[in-house]
Amino acid sequence: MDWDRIRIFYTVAESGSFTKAGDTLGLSQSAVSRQISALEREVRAPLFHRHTRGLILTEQGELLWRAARDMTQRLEKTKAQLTETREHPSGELKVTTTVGLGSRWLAPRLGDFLDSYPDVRVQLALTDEELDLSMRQADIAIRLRQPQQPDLIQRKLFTVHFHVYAAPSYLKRYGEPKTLEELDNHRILSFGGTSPSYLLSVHWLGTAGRDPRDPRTPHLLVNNIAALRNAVEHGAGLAVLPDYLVEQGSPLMQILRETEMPSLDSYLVYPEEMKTVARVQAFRDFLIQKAQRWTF
Amino acid sequence: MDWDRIRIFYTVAESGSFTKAGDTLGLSQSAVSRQISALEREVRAPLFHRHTRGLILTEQGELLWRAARDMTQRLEKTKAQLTETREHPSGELKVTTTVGLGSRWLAPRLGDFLDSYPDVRVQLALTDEELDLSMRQADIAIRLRQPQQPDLIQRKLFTVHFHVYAAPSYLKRYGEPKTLEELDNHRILSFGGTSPSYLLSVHWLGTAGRDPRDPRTPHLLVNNIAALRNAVEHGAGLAVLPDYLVEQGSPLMQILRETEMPSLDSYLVYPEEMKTVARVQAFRDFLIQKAQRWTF
DNA sequence: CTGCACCATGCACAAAACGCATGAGCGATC
DNA sequence: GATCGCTCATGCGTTTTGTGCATGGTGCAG
Repeated sequence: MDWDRIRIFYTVAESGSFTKAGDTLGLSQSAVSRQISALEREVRAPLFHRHTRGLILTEQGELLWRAARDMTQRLEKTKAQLTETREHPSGELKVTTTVGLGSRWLAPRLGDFLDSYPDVRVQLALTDEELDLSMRQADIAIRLRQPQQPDLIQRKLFTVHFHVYAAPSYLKRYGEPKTLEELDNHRILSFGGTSPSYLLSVHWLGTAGRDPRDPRTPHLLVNNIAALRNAVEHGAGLAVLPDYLVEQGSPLMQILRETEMPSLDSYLVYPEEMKTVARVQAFRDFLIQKAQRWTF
Repeated sequence: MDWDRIRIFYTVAESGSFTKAGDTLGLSQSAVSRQISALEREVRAPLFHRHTRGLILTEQGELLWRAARDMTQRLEKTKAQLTETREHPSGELKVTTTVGLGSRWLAPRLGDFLDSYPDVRVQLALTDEELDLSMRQADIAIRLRQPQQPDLIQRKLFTVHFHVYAAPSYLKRYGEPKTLEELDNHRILSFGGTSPSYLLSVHWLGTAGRDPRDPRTPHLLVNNIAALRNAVEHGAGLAVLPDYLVEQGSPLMQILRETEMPSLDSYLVYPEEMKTVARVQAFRDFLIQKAQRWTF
C-alpha cells in the first residue's frame, strides 16, 4: 500500500475537491483523480461520493480520513521535533573526558553552558578509559590524542603543556635537579598503573636523560592525577603534571624549565551522525570558545 | 514530503538492514538505500548510523521511527475497521419507507434482523415524503416507485396489490357495487391530501369507470393509510387499500374482485457508495429473503 | 589474513506517473 | 428553460522517477 496516496487523500478530503487539492499539492486534477481511484481500488471501497459541487466522504472515506488526520498530526509533531533537535539544543548530552581534564578544566566551565542551554542535561563521564563513541557510550568526548576512526569528527581544542613540578618543602630537603641526569637521585612520582598507554607524556620522567631501555622506576604510581598533584604538593617528590592542574598562586615550582617537555593536543570528538544535533553543535561551539579564551 | 518513504523507513528500522527490508518490501537493496537517502535529505538529518553489521537508528531516526510506528498502528487499525465495515455488519443504519409499508410490513420483520446483527442499530424513518438518499438523509429506502437517479442501486422486492375494500356493515346499508359505474352512488374514501402524487393507484376509485377529466371527489381524504383502513373498517365507505393492510381474518370485504386493479412494485434503493458497507448488504439480503418468503 | 555480508553508486532500462486535452454531468444563473 | 460554469473521468504522448543489476568499498568474523 502506497502511503503517499493517503497524504494526497487527506489533502483532497480537506480541500473538498480534486482541483483544489491538485493546486495545493502542485499536481493536476487528473493526477489527483487517478491517485484517489488507485487508493479506492487498494482499500476496495469508495472513499468519496462524487458530487457536482465537490466531494463528500463516504463512510469508509471518513474512517480513513480520521486516520489520515491522526497520521498527519503525528508526523507534523515529529517534524517539529526534528527541527527542534536541529535548532534548539535540548535533551541529554553525555560527555566524556579524562578525570583530570574533566574535573579541573571542564567541570568549572560547565555552569556557563548549563546557563546558556537550560534544556540540555549533561552527563559527565570522567574516565581515563576511552569510551566508544560509535557504540554511543557517550555522545561527545575530549580526547588527549587524535582519533583515528574516520567516522568521528574531530576538532582541536588546545594544547596541554606538561612540566616537572615539586613542592618548595621537597626542594629544600633534596635540592633542585639542574640536569636530567640528576633526576636519578630524586624521588619520582608518576601517573600510571592501570592507565592507558597513550598518556605517555606523564611518564617522561622515567626516561628523560636515560637509556630508554633502562627507565627509572617511579617511587609512586597513582592512577589519579589530582592525587598525584596532592602528593607533589606535600613534598613527596617530583612529578610531571599538566599545567592546568597547577592553579595560579600555587606553591608548586616548575623544575627544569629550560628543558623541552612533551605536550598533548586535546581534541573534541563526536560521531559524524551527531553533527546535526543542535546540542552537540552548541556544546562544540561552547568548548571552542572556552578553549580560545583560555590562554594557558 | 513523500509519505511512502516513511513506510519504507519503518520497514528498514524494523528489519535493521537495507537488504532484509528490501526482501520484505519486494525491492532491491539499492532501491531501499536510495529511498532512505532521499528521506534523510528531506528531513535534513541522518536517520541511520551505517554500521557494518546492520543499521543503528540515530537520535533523529528514533524520533521518526516512533512516529512511523504510531502511524503504522493507526493505519492498521483503520484497515481493520475498513475490513470490518466491509465484512461485519455494524454501525447505524437509517432506513426509510412509507408509513404504511413501514409500520405494517417492515416493522414486524425487523426483530429478526436485529437478532441476526446485534451490532447494527436501525433507525426507521417512516414518511411518505421521499428522503434524499444522495444527501444521506437515509442510508436505504423501500420505495413504491422505481427510482430514476442512475447512482442509486435498486432491487425489486415484491409487488403491492390493491383492492377495493368495504366493511360488511357498510355493504349492508348501501349494497355492494357490481360495476364501476355504480361507484358513483357510493361513499368514496381515499388516501391523499398532502401525499405525493406517485401513490396514484390509491386514487383509482376517483376515475374508475368515469371520464378522467371529471373524477369523483372522495368524501374523505386521509394522509394516513392506517387511519383510512380504520375508517373503512367501521363502515365509513369504500376505499382502495393495499392488500398488506388487511390481515387474514379481517372482516373487510374485497369489492369488484374481477376488476383489474393497479399495483405498485416495491424497490429496495440505496446509494451506489453504500454497496460495500456490510450492514447494507446484510439488510439487503434480509429484505430479499423476507420478500421471497412473503407470498401475499 | 582472508572472506563475507553489508551499504553506496553508476548506468541503462522500464514502468509509473504526469499534464494536456477532451468529454460528460450536474447546478446555478439569467 | 436554456446556457454557462464548475466539477470529475479518461485517452494519449511524454517525462520523470524509480528500479535492478553490477561494481566498488568497507568493517567485522572466523
